[in-house]
Formats: sequence, C-alpha cells, structure tokens
Amino acid sequence: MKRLFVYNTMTRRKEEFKPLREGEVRMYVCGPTVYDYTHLGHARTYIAFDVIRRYLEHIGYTVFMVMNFTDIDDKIIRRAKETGQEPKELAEKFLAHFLRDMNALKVKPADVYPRVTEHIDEIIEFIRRLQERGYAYEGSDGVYFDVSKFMDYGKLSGIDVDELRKGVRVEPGEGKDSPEDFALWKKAKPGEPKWESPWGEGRPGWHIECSAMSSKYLGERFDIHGGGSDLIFPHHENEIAQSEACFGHEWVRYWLHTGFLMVGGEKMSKSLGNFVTIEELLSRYGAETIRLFIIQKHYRSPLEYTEDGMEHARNSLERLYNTMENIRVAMESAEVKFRWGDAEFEFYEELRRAREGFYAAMNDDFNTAEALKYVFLASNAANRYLTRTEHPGTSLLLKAVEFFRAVSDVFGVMEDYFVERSTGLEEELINLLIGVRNELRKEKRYDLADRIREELGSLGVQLEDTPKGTVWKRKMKAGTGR
RNA sequence: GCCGGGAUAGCCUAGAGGCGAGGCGGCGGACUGCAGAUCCGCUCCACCCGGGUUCAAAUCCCGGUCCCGGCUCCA
Repeated sequence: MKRLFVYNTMTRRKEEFKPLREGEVRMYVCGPTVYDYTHLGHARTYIAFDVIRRYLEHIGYTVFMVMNFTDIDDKIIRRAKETGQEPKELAEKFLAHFLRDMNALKVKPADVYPRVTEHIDEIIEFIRRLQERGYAYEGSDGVYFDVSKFMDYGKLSGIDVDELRKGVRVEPGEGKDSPEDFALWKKAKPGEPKWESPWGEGRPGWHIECSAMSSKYLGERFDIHGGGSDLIFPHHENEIAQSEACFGHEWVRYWLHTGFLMVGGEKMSKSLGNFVTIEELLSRYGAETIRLFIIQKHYRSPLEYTEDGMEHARNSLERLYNTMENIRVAMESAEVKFRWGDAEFEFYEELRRAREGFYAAMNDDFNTAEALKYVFLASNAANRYLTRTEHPGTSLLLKAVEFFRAVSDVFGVMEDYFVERSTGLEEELINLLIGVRNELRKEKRYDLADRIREELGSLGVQLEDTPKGTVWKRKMKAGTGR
C-alpha cells in the first residue's frame, strides 16, 4: 500500500496518514442540525467525506464512521415555534429528509447516526466529569466551560482569546463569567423542551454532544474528525477544549475540513437563503452528475455552483458512460491475444499510467480533481484502442473495466453501469427489433426504421449503426442524467 | 483590526522550478441513408501585475492589485 497523505487543519500541513489502530479508521463527521431542507452545500461536505471514506475502504481499511444529528437546539425550537410544530416533530421530519437525500446521492450511510436527544445521559455524564476536573461552572442560566482553564484553546482555529475579546462582540450571556466561555448545559425557559439534570431541567449546549457521543462510539481518541470549514470555530475548537480537558490527552489525530459551496460569490447557506435543495437538484440532474460536479474540485477549495457547471458535469459523466458502453459492445468481438501489436502495447501502458496516476492523486490528500484526469485519460485510451483494433484483447478490456470499477467504487459514479443487470429477455427483444429495423433499412423504409430507433431511444436504448452492424447501448436518460 | 484561501487558454478544474495538463464548449475532417458513438486535427507559445533568484519560474523570493472566506448560527 502506497503512503497516504492528508491535510490536517490542526497543523496546517499534509501529514502521512497512520491510523491509531492497524487496519481500522475511526472517523466522526459533524452532521446537520435538522431544522431545514438539505442543500447542495451540505451535500458537498457529505459527498466529500463519502469519497474519503470509500477510498479508505477501497485501499483496505475497515472504516467505522459516525455522524451525529443535532436534533434539539435554539434554531429547531425557534423554527418549530414559527411553524407551529413541536420541536421533535420538526427535527424528525428533516432528519428523515436528510437520510433520504443522502441515500439518493449514493452517500454510504454512517455506521451510527447518534442523536442528541437519545444521548442525554452520556452528555450529562460528560459535563459532570468536566465539572469534577474544574473546567465547568454553573451560572444562573446554565453550565459553562471555563475557557481560561484550558491552555490550548485556539490551537485549531488559530484564534487568540484576547483578540477574540477586543475584536468582535462575543455573546454576553447572563450567567457567564467570561464572554468566550460557552454553554455546556442550558437551563430551560418556560415552554422549551427539557430533560432532568443535576443542574435542573434544561438541554445540552451545542458543542458538548459531539464530545460525548464521539467518545461513546469511537473512544477517547480516534483518527479523523471532519466537517465543513465553518465549524472550525467555534464548534470544533470548543469540542477540543471539552474533550481534551476531560480526557487529559490528545483527542483527534487528523482534522479535515471541506471548503464552502459558493453561489454568485457568496457562501450557500440557509441564513442567506441562496440555497438549492437536494430534492430540487435531483429532479434536474442525476445523483452521479451531482457527485461528479463535486468531485471535479478538490474538497478543501471553495466550489462555485452554476448551472453551466452542472451541465458540464453531466456531459463529462455521459462521456464516461459512453466509454463503458463502447467497451461492453467491444467485448463481443474481443479475443485472447497470441500476439500483441503497437495498439496493445500502447493501451496497456496508458492503462498502467492511468491507474498509477489515479492512486497517486488520491493518496495526495484525496485529490479527486487530479485523479479524475486519469480516469479520462483511461477513457480516451480505451476508445482509441477500440478504434484501432478489429478484435481487441479480452484481457486488456477487462483491465480497463477493472480500473473503471475501482473508480466507481471510490467516486460513487458509474455505479449504475456496474449494478444494472439485464434480464436476458430485454436483450432478446431489443435484438429482435434491431433485426426488423435492419430489414426495413435494406428496403430503404427509413421512416419506420427511424421510428424504431427513436422510440427505443426514448426508452433509454440507443441504436448505433456501425460498419460491424447495429449495436445498442444504454444511455443516460434525458434531463435527469444519472 | 486579526487569521486563512485564491487569481491558469472561450468556460470549469489540476499541477507547483525543466518532462505533450484534464474536462466542457466551438470549428474542421474520417465514419454514416440520416443520426449517434468514437477517432484525428484545429481552438496559434494558458498561468493577475511589477521586480528579483536561476542555465531554466505558472511554480521560489520581494512588492503590489483584485476576489473570497472565518473571527456570530452555519456543512
């Protein structure tokens, strides 16, 4: 296995990835606060981590992946009030939406999706430990983390507490000793959802859930913690403070953060209202088009959303599918080789280079944009080989297919190609129609011949007349892509 | 104010001292009854500006300009 390097936000450098346990990667990705629809910005992050996770699995690791749901917090309570629902009902609804969207986007599910409301006991216990160790104090309206007690505060984001103070205003908060302190437990105001605790009825603060729930499932030390860049401060900074204060040692080995999804030069966000929901996007483009759009750019860079960009992605994907179909069709005229010509030597070499380049790019901080370049090089090489030979080498075609299967495995693109199964009957019926159509063509009855081709086309079967005869290919359905 | 990230051919993206960048789009050609797919060629020597280092800079150094983000809920 080649060495894998990842960019660690903590050290601001690429570091060689070495999991704490041999062969296993434990990772935690901050999930959404479920108070609204999932939009492309979220998808960007979760698809990025999905690719990272798939790649780690692909190169042989067992990945234990945890993603939390914040299903109770201020925004949920506020939104519920506005829409006249119970907070629980609201959270339930959007949580279901999120899972549905992720599934539609072919994001592999996490192993556990711990929810705050299902882990109140663990959270209370965590706060109690912090209190015992002298890092937490009780104020009039809640329990707070005492930032001044944690010396390393700011090490992830590079924020300096003094700067923070004089810079912009920090939430004053009635019960806080110091403005930079943050809530671990919020005492309930009338009408708010609440749970019993040693500090009276209330609910957890935002950051504590991740510390408490990650340690339950992944232990007090694990490999990767990720999320959008907007979580670096204060969320992840506060998580580090809580966790390391509590455990007394380094908590997370590698911090990975995704760049923002931009629209018209601004960050796509719920609060700006400039978002495209996944549902809406899926109605116009296929999941794989959306994935390719995201994969085309490195996960840490900002990504600008445009209609043009989506269409480019769709066209690019179509090209890959065409290549797969070309290979499939060529399989029928393929043969084992008793002698290689230039075309074979060259194709072999191009495939070899594509594979090498793909893995080298992925090993360099999951550089999907660079890796994709090699996918296209392989695609071009395959097409070129097919036009150069009457009878392609079976083994070479299989080699190409295996490479694309690996790509599909990691990117979650071209999956349809590998999972779709013909029933056999389907194939026979299409061949029957092709036969009829060719007789019509011989008689120059092109109107009927073209009608067969057109109608099959609208069913997703494309007929192509080649010097070798008529072949049929599956094609991407118009409008939706894949 | 304090921290980050960027400016790459018509568009989108990688790269990071010399080794044809990839995709999308456009034009022309081959193939075809037409279409489609594919291939070939072209889209003239791409890297924000000004200095410097070097045999060699898009890549390193210095100085600018412009854009974006974080410091507040946010993926």
